[in-house]
Amino acid sequence: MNVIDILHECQLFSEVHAGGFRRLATIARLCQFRKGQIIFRENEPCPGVLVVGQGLVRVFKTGPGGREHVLHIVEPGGSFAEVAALGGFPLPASAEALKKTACALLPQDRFRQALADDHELCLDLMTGITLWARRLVTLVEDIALRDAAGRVARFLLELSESKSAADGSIKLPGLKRHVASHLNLTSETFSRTLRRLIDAGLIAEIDAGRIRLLHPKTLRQVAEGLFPML
Amino acid sequence: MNVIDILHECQLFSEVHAGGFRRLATIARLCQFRKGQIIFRENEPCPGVLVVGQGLVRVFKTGPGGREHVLHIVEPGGSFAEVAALGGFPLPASAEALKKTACALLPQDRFRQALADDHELCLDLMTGITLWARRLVTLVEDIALRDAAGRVARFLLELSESKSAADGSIKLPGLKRHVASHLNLTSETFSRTLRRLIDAGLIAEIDAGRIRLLHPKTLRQVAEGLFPML
DNA sequence: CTTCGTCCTTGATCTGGATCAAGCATGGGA
DNA sequence: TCCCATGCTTGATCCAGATCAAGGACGAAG
Repeated sequence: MNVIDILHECQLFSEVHAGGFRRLATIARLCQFRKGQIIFRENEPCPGVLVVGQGLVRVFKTGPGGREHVLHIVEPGGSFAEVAALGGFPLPASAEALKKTACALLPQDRFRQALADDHELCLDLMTGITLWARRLVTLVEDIALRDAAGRVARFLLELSESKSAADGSIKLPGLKRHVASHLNLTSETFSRTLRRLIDAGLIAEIDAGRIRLLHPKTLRQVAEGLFPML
Repeated sequence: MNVIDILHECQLFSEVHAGGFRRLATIARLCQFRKGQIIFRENEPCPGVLVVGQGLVRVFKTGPGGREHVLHIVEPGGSFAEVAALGGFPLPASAEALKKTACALLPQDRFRQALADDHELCLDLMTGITLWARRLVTLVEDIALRDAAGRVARFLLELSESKSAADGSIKLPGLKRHVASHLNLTSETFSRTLRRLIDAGLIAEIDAGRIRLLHPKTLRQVAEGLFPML
């Protein structure tokens, strides 16, 4: 797998015109990380934009007392550190490879130079960034406004919209523990919440980490906060 | 107060070069809102970028069951709805004027056209957007990783860095209830937390809504989660 | 096959902050 | 001047979810 293939699969660059794309391809470097390797730590200077080609990456913030919160679980086709690269400030979070991972790195200085030279590229990436900001607003909404069942339900529905397999089942990205942290839950509460949804007949766990949504319509109501009254 | 003055005071546009600025000034319209008026509601199409000249605006998300969360309290010089305007999607949140408020509106279509025409303007705004994304990450960190005392302490420290008056005191933006909601607390808990900080001798409330930080160093430790052991 | 190390589940208990419920203070309007 | 509305504080109680504590399932290493 080479950097060209990786960039082709990346949503962030999917709208970039051919000339800009070629330029990005020339500045990209391939980076490999082994399972469990820390890719970078928060507060370090930003190395540039990273695009995942293979593997899985967890982006997380560490808070007082060593507590961690998973901001984003990045699958192939996704990217991370874009915001710090564009803004030119230190990394706001840390990243760890959860599997053997291959990424394309667009080094910060040459990436920003490309943006400064190419107006069209700049416009294309602007929308990519706004989408990312939107995800964050959704995350805040989730954490602040929904209870555990609502957060899990919304997460499952969102996954199924973007990544459902041929049989309609979905696969949780990474460990349950990390999904739980992304939703600001402990793994115990996440486990119990899945059980409640299974007992209510709304979902089924095919096998470890594979879930089928049996009743998406009701699940949508749960996401809107109506679970207690079922 | 006219739109030129408003745009001059705005951080988002502070780095924009003269030519781009003039163009923005020609497309801007002045909008007035009375106290309590809803400026827009979430899911509506985005009218464009709004820049506050006078008054105070509360940007909030409404969740299941009518619960609200304040994403941002915008003072003169600040802007809102930028992200939806740039991305061209429906508004992710609602906005309400908390006082009699004057804003400059840069209508969405002409604003985006200006960006498409002016590369330099595009670059200047890119960094503005990334700063906004950074604030959101901080908000997530706060809500997910800190307890009530930690959130309040960090909020006060942040305010004092950006807006402390001559005598070192700071003024809470808007009602305490809204500040509480921004920190994902009830007003009762916010009130009790301020009391605890006052009793511990870390802050003093000069008069309604004006606070002086007496011991910023210790306050910083509270923000890092060390309050319980005091 | 056995052992060890993860990860997940389930049960019991605890607790921070929400909720419910009074007061109290301020301030604008008749 | 006296209301009454609005916002803040404080106290009492409650509860969702965290924490603590045991297993159980599975895979990798020997």
